[in-house]
Amino acid sequence: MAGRAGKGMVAMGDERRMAVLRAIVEDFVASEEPVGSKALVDRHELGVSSATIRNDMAALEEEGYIAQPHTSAGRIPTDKGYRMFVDRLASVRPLSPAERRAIHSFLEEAVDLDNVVERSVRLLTQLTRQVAIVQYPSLGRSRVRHVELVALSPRRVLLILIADTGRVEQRMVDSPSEVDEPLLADVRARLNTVLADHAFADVQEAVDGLEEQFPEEKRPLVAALLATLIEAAVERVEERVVVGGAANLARYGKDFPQTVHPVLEALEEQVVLLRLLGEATATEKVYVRIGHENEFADMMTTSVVTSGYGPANRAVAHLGVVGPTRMDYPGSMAAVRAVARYLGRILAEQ
Amino acid sequence: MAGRAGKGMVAMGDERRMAVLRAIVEDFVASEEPVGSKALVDRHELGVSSATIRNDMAALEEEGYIAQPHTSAGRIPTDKGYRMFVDRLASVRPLSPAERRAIHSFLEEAVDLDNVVERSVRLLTQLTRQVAIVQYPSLGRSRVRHVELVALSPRRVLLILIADTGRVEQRMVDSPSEVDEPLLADVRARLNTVLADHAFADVQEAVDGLEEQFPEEKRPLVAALLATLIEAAVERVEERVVVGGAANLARYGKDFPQTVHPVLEALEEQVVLLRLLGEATATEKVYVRIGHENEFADMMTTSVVTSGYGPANRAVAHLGVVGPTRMDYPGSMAAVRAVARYLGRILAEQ
DNA sequence: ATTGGCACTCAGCGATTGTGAGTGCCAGCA
DNA sequence: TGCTGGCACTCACAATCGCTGAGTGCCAAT
Repeated sequence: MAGRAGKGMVAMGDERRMAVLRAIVEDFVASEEPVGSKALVDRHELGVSSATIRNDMAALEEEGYIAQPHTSAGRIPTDKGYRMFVDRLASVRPLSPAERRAIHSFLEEAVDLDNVVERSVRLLTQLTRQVAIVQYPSLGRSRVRHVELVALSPRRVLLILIADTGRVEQRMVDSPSEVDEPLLADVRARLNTVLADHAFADVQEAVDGLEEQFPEEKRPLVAALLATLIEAAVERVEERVVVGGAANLARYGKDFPQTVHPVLEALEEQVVLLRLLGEATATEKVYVRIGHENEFADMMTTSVVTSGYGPANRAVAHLGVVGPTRMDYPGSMAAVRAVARYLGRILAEQ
Repeated sequence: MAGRAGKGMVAMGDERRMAVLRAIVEDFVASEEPVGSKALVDRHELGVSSATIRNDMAALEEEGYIAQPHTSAGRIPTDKGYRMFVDRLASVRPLSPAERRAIHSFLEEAVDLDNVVERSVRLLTQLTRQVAIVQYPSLGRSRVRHVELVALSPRRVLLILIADTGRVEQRMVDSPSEVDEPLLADVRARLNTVLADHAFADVQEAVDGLEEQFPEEKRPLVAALLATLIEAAVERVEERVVVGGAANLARYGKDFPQTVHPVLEALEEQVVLLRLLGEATATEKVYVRIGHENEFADMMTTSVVTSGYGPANRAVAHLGVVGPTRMDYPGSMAAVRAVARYLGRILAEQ
């Protein structure tokens, strides 16, 4: 009640114009049709006539917040209009306690990281009815929990890297010589001593000089192991991303092929996905990129809502949803934030 | 030349009708438009007039191989028509040596199983321009190569299962007591002795009685490990499937939303995917399911081309492509067969 | 600053018509 | 018996037209 400052007092102009913009965004998102002045005064209690609204609309159009598809049609928000809506006008709709509980228990049931990620994607698609993207915890931001070496055959060793975030990477290593089990045990022990709790990024330095600790004739195998280790942990770190809910793109609109095809195509490219998710390093904060704010030409008609996530506010990866610019921002932001938060807690428990 | 048996000799009727059917399928697949009698005689050297073709077409329609979208339109093949085409009329177009080499080298570059599967999907989508599905080697048809137990924390053990097909499964095991490293080593050694080269399906029997070999006070941990092992290897075997090329669905046609949405949705369901890939156990053989032959209502407008794959003719999983019934069957079949074959070879090398 | 009134615009819809691709049938021919 | 040219017929699709109504911008009045 305190916020209702000036009902009919002063400087109303700007305030109401923004209320009109908000109303336009909300109605357009709901109906997917251009909204006219008449419809606005009917559906929202703005306390003025449609003519007044028309004046406001003309002003809003002048400032670039809304546009007309054609002369005798209502207005639709521009990207700039959505931006204003997201930054200033939208109140974040909190999820219901029931929803929160559902999220929590659904994620709790997961048995391993793959499962957690898969379930997160599912949650996001169902909560937002949009395309969801979840990145696996980045190795670059994880720490080494354990290194395992397994001799699979006389000339083959499997290198297994386990991160504190639950990620498990494996690489085959072709051994230059017959595998020597005691040596393997020795290497394993030293690696674990040296690497325990080190960041993946520091693996290279941490193992520096390790090779020289072994007698000359053992070094080829040690070198091969270290090379693969460094490649997996530092040089060619494999980012993994999972996409789900592509079916939701089919609810796009009428102009299908042109709009959806490039988007679907983009969503198959790991690189694109990672850049879409962005570079944000904070958890808790939710980022929104609207239409043309996006760096990819194919994504000009879509908006992206993302957030970092990780244990204890340490963002180790990102997740988000992709949908048409005409989307329910408050709802999507709430869902993304909630899933990111619970996902972080799950990781913290690991 | 030898095959051209009866140019104007005897029993031509049926033979030419089938040639007409083949021509209709080929033209329709190429143009996506109903094909008329005139167009047929122009584009194919059938040696007869369009009127004759019309008679043949009437007969083919009578027999249910082709249909007319509406009276004054050309004909399109029915599912039955495609079936005949696939079974009798199509010559399998072999891939070019260049294509074969490309497949081989692209798969060779893969570093681990994940990578191999991912690359296979990519190959299939690019070769066929359709949606590709590749199943990971099924654990139920794999053998145990190695079991690893890693103590990650005082009360947590990571169980790692490595299959001869390259699959690696991991499960967390919460230990009922402080983890005892020598015990772990003992369990690991016995498990590997007992399980080596056993089929996953036989794991349960193979470890039968193992628990009793340990002193009473050690048994809780052993029991927990065995329970998780059995669950992962036998009871809740996780099938994994990767889908790619969904963007290709966007090239479907004009009647988008109705057709594509359900298909996209179906492709997000693991269960559906696995049933689509089918139960075939032979490698080498390529299966085709056309339109209504499919068991899912949502898939009535699509065809599925699948094959088993695996090392040395032992099918350990399936792969395939999904596309509109109007698809290039010879090409798709050739691609599926080729990728399955090379994939099998790669697995054999593992 | 707001409002009612009014003239104006124009996308979308339905009805109408013309065109052409394609068909089925038939009588004549090899 | 099988093939062919000819012909009348059908009907989807495209183009054209007029109408309607939602929505606008502007203005004079309050």
